[in-house]
Amino acid sequence: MKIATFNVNSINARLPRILEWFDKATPDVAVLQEIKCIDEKFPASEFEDRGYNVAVHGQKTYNGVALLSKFPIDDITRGLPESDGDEQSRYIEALVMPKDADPVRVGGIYLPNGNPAPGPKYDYKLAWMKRLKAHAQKLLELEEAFVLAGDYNVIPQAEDVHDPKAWADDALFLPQTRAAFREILNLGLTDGLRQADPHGVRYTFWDYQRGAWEKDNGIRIDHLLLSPQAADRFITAGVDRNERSPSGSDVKPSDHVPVWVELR
DNA sequence: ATGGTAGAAGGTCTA
Repeated sequence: MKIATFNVNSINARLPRILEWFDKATPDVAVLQEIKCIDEKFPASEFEDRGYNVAVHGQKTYNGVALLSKFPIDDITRGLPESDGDEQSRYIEALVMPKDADPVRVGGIYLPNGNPAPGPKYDYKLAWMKRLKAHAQKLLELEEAFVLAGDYNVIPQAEDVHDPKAWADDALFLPQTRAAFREILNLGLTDGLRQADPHGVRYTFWDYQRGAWEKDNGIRIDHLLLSPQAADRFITAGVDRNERSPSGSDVKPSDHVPVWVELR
């Protein structure tokens, strides 16, 4: 089964080319970030027409996440259970039940950007990461296959950024951010893309500004983290880099591209 | 040091 994550930077501004990608890539499960709309404005029927079950955790103007699955879903959770008071829509989770394989729990993550750092936004980011770690710990105790996929807003290593020096003071690359990410990873999770391509340059985001795409000034911040039971079922992973280029759909691309993993 | 781009909302913030 193919599980994808895609920060779409507004679902409605980009719907034709997002649907084009769905028709081409045909993920079994997809988590979307920055849908930038309330639940009622999410174009659910477009996805239902394509055979997806739809779960949305929307928000006006900012953030907003969704989970789409060709297989039945259950146990839908909106927001991290560990962060009751959080008003920002940044997490959605569901148990995905394929017909011919064991279930996989999928969490869709839109981790706070955290800039400028230091400051209250950075504190919020670190607190959010702490809650995500606690949640991952809880899920690990269940000893089941799960994938935590999304826009982590974390550049894990120097090889994941075109110019590490230029990003040294950025909330996405600060040592404290990377340490918090490692803490989650070191609970025993597997970075899906790194598993497929241990040392490759695999950017997933290019800024709209300064011709970042044309110069390939990218960063790798969209990740799929696999539980041990999911890692056992790992086949391959990839980045749909072509989605960053203009396409026939006449609509501008997101600044992120889809990243996906295939499990048995 | 600044402003460069994009989106939603709406006369500004977030990324």
